[in-house]
Amino acid sequence: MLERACRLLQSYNLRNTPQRRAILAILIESRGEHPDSEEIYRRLKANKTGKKVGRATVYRTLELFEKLGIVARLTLDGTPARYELILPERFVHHHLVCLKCGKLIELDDLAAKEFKNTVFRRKGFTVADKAMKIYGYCRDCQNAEQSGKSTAVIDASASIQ
Amino acid sequence: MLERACRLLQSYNLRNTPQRRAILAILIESRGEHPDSEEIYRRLKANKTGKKVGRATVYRTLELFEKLGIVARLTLDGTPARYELILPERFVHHHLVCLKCGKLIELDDLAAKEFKNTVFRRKGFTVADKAMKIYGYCRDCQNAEQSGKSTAVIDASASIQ
DNA sequence: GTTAGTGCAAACGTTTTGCAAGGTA
DNA sequence: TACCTTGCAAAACGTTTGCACTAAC
Repeated sequence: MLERACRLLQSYNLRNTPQRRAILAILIESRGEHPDSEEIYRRLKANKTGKKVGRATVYRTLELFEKLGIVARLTLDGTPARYELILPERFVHHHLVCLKCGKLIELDDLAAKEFKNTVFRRKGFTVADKAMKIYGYCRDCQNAEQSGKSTAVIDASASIQ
Repeated sequence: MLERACRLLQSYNLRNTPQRRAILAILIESRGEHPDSEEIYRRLKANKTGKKVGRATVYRTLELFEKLGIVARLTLDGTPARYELILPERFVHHHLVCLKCGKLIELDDLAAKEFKNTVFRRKGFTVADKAMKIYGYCRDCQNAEQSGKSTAVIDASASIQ
């Protein structure tokens, strides 16, 4: 992973700086957690051994990594963007996003493939490999959601006020 | 639609103000366009016959309508939220979101149903009726996307600089 | 008259940008 | 040496909030 990134940087005359290495290291060690920019920044600061890193650099680096195809940016509603490594061996990253707890669950490609074909057939729309996000409720939150469903209108009135 | 909204407001002791009526009217006349808050605000200002409406009121009204189930809020990446009426007769609103031109295409429920079942079977994840968003490339943008696909890395280097 | 709703402006949190200083190749 | 990259601070952006005023019921 690290070597792959180094090669990519080199091939574009981009510099292999300690900041970029540190951010990549955090992305590697937090695989599956989908940290946001603030979380990455926090971890950089916690890491006393490394150089000082500014918030702007975090954003600029993540943007760069995204362009290089090293990192995927995930956005969910109005919340801060979250980032994850793109693993070369498993290119497709569909996500199930829990509307209650915000958890991201990765969906295997197989289930998606058939659906993508259907969408293409019906609408001429090509589903992007890395960008499919499905909103709903995860197993853990499901009971709560179902009991809340029938009282949705009452919930609305409760939150007004 | 208007009557339905009036009844909803009444039933919660919420007031039927000219601002709320104006915003609802815009949502009705812009069906299928998915305007964002700024676009709604702009149309309100353009409408000289109506009262003056502040930005905050637009946000507060849209939030209220969302809670009442009149309006659905759509968020796409880092772009401003977009809004659409929820039509009672067609409750489900899956969207195909074009990553290139930003167009939203509504996906009929049938194609989605089967996929939802698969997801539930495999992951115990319940896909929310109103919140499924599928990213990809619409028919119109597709040729451009395909020719760009193979040169993705070059594109990245081009936008660096 | 009561209370919900409004406009304004200021605050908010995330992200982007300008710029001079610093570090990599 | 060249110029990419950084940190800082300030700005930008969409959105939310506090408050005194207004208007619906």
